[in-house]
Amino acid sequence: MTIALLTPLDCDVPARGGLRPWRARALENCDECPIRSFSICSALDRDGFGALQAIGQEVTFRSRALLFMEGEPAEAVFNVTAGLVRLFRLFADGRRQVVGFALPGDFLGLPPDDRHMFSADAAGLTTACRFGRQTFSELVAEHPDLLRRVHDSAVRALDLAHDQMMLLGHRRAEAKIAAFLVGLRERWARICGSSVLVPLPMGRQDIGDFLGLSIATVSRTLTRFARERVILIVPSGVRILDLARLRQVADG
Amino acid sequence: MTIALLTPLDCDVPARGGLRPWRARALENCDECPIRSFSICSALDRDGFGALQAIGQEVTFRSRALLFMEGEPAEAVFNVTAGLVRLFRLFADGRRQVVGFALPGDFLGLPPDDRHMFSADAAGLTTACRFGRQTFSELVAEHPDLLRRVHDSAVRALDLAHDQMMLLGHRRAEAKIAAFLVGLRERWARICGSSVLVPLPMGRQDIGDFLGLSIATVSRTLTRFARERVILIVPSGVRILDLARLRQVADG
DNA sequence: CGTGTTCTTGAAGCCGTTCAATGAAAGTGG
DNA sequence: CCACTTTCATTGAACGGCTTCAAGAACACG
Repeated sequence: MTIALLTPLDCDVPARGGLRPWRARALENCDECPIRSFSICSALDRDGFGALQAIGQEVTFRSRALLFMEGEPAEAVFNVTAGLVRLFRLFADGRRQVVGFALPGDFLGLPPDDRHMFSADAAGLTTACRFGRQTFSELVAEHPDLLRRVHDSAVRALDLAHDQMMLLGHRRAEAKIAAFLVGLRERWARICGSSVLVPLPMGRQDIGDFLGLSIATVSRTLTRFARERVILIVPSGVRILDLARLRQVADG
Repeated sequence: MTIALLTPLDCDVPARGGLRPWRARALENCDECPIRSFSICSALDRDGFGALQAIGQEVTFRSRALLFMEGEPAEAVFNVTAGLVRLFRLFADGRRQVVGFALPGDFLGLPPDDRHMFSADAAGLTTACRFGRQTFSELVAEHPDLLRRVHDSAVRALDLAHDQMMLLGHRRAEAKIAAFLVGLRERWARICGSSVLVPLPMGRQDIGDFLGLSIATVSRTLTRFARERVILIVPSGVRILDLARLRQVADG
């Protein structure tokens, strides 16, 4: 079995509706996407890799398939290798707060008290590398560097969460959307190389639940950006026409 | 030298203006506050403690004194032992987003890239245990459990950040304030034992910057809660009169 | 082709902000 | 100890951005 973490990243984020004519354009920069450099695996030496191969398992998730649920015992950790994962919490009244999106290379799991602290499901076809928690812990015991890497991953997530808190607390709708697009573009760029095409496998509702906006406002704001020629709305994504302007609005 | 981490926690959070007649009441449950149980030090065996004693240093901060600044090289890590620390980021236009408050027992520092990811300053008289980064790293190398503890601390911070995102994104002002008070009460309770008196060493502006509200709304909402006999506003804090009701408002 | 879901767009209403004035408390220097 | 200054908290009035409600359009899927 090939370990997903070692294979080149498949950046082909599928459109919600399946293949489309313009899809080839969206993926122009994604031919070569070595994931190893930013995955936790690079902390492992050759022996570590061998151990990882023995316990890692490539799994595929269809759209909306749950990786795990909040409160559930954490029996495994994941390293996303392709697609996009929604991380969210549910309110008592059924509404959601999307706390983040996990892109290829991102690490999920390993809560301190063995219970997942949020739910995660796939937004579109997604693959991940799954590690049994017990065996992963044993591997960590043998490779202290790995824990440091996982910790760094958590701190980076905390940093992103802080960015998000700045957005949620003190920005108006247009700045939220603009910052969201710019930020997502940069995250994709780190994976697939820089591109003005930003895939949005998640729906408008997801974006709204992430930014603390109603779906109406998300749609309206995107439409206005498109009218002002800042972006171009394409199926399952946007093409950024005026990045400088978008940054300006985001910092606004 | 006495190591602050080993001494009983002084829960005497000073009022911004110094001593006051009602202060004794506010601290009724704080006579005995052993901090060791929830500090990172409990991960260390006796030898580890010895090492910690050699490198730890008790430091005191006056109100508004900076522990460190965002972007600054991280030369030390801190374990708060008394008082309260504001964690914040600055916008380009000078406004702040308070990303959290560190209470006694909380761990600060150890970013992945050796640069602080937010600023931290004292809200009122605060003491902390300071560790040089280099020596702390060496200690971590000798005590793998310690890193796991630090990691857990980061994950807990991430969890709090997610809670905060839920508040910021999908709650109205009264729910934000109510949840803030309930949450802070529980954090104090873990330190000082349960009490209906919630010290608020930070100012209204800090609370507003934390919850994404204007200072006017913070003040108005607190006043309304007081009018409705849910809380009682006392200098540098509030006394919770109807906790059940407060929880109800917090949950929406 | 029909059905269900997602996205767009309009209109009305409300919550929170902004601006501004007043009041209260703390810090300072005489 | 008192007057002055500064900072912080409270409260009012008006404005505005976002939500809610609702209807229609576009799209996916059987």
